[in-house]
Amino acid sequence: MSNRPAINVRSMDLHTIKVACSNCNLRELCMPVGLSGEEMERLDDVVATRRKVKRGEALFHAGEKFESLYAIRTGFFKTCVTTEDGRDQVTGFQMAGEIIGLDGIVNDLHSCDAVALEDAEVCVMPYDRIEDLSREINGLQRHVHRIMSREIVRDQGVMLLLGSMRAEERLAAFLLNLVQRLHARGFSQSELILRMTREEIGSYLGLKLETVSRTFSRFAEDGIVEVKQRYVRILDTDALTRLVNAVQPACH
Amino acid sequence: MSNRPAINVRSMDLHTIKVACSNCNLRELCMPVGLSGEEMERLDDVVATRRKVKRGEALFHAGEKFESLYAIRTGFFKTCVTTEDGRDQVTGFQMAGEIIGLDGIVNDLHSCDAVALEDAEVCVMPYDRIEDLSREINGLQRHVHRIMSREIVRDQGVMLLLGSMRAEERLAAFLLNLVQRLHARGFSQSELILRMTREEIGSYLGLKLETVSRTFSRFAEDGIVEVKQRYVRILDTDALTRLVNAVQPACH
DNA sequence: CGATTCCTTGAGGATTATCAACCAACGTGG
DNA sequence: CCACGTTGGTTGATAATCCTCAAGGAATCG
Repeated sequence: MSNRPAINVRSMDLHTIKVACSNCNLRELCMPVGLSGEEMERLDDVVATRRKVKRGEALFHAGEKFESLYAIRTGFFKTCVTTEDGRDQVTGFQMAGEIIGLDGIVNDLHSCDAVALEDAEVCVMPYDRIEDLSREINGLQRHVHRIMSREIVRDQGVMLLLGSMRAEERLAAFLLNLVQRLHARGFSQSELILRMTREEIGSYLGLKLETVSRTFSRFAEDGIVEVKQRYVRILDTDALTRLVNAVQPACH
Repeated sequence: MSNRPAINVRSMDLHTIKVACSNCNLRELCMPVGLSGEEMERLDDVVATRRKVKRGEALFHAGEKFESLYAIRTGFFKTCVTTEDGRDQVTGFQMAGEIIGLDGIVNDLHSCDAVALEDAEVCVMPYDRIEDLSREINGLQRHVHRIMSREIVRDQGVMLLLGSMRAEERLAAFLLNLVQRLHARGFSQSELILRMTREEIGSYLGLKLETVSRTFSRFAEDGIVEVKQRYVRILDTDALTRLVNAVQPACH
């Protein structure tokens, strides 16, 4: 690995082929969006290492020094802030192609935990190198800004959810958001396996786990979904949409 | 104004002196943080125009094309997302030195309204120019990233508040946050004039205005604050801190 | 296969929302 | 300058939603 030829590496090293952004099937969702072939190869050099995270383990903890952003290759994460008295608030769920760690930039410290909800693998992107490269590649700069802005807009949506929606509306919004993101990754629009517990869903939605469970049951009674533990099949997307639409930001 | 000499402008034009970041008393809080004198002058060229916004008017609306970030010079803003059925969720309150408009970057459209709660003036920073300049000035690049990251961390805090705090805790957190930010701007640590209505506070905190009002009254009964309409005097900061501390993110 | 974790459901209680009335402050125009 | 309309704030009574406590059962993991 250490003394491989400097050019045309990718065609000579099968392992490296797998690692490169240019060959990653997530490239349309992930960091390299909008980059040319040559630019993507430069990004490949930045995304040097990978890291596996076992289910239940943390990719990083609040308070740890911030050094890298992470692109999720496989697996599923939650981010959460833990309070001094032990409550903990899930601030988001992340899946393949999404970027975590942006919270660390302000203070050079992570401000939340990122925990794998299933065995996962992430691409490690040292932040210094991302900074350097995004000064040279306009498309990367734009994309980094967009990713951060997207996170801000997503957070606005969560505030709306937490601030002004009732339990049913929250769960409907949550389910629709999940399937929509899964669908963008080639999964079903109507079936999904929840990677998180009722308690984690509840924490994210500002509800207790019992309320989440009851709301699932009510949806099932009403024929809106079929629920068997972690398995969820959406039978009536429109019904969920109706619940949510009323409170969704007006599209101008 | 149009045919002034190209060099040494600032020393020749009193109006321009007032406009420059380099002479702004907010420069330690605002966009130019950490820039050298020369770098700041280059930023001055970007921050070309100002805009006054009257109380009640919007700096921008959700759905409008995104073109600039705005630095608040004077005045006080709220940002809010309006839902299709007319509910609206206040997502934040912004004061002098803070930057608004970051939500617009993802889709080149603003995703929320920014409304002045008192007569205000902002510095208009065309986003294209900020992008260009931050490729050349490392300190500016870092700072832009930090501002966005700070917003993300702030949002995490709001989620924690909305997701797991009770009315008293929410209002305590809100008050402490406000005075702390005002104090950083040279105002009192214990006295403040609220720029927003009970309804706007309630929207931000996920409470109804009556609940906000009642909670203020309870704080007043308990001798924690003195409240007379928009005027608030904090009598017992520790009591507020105790209410909030338990649920604040653990500092590692 | 046993132990643990996770999920469901019920009963009762707490917090916050809703509805309503009244009061205070502010600003405008006569 | 005062009257009046409007907006904003307070407080009470009642209702709805969600939480808490509790117990039983299902699924999962080592």
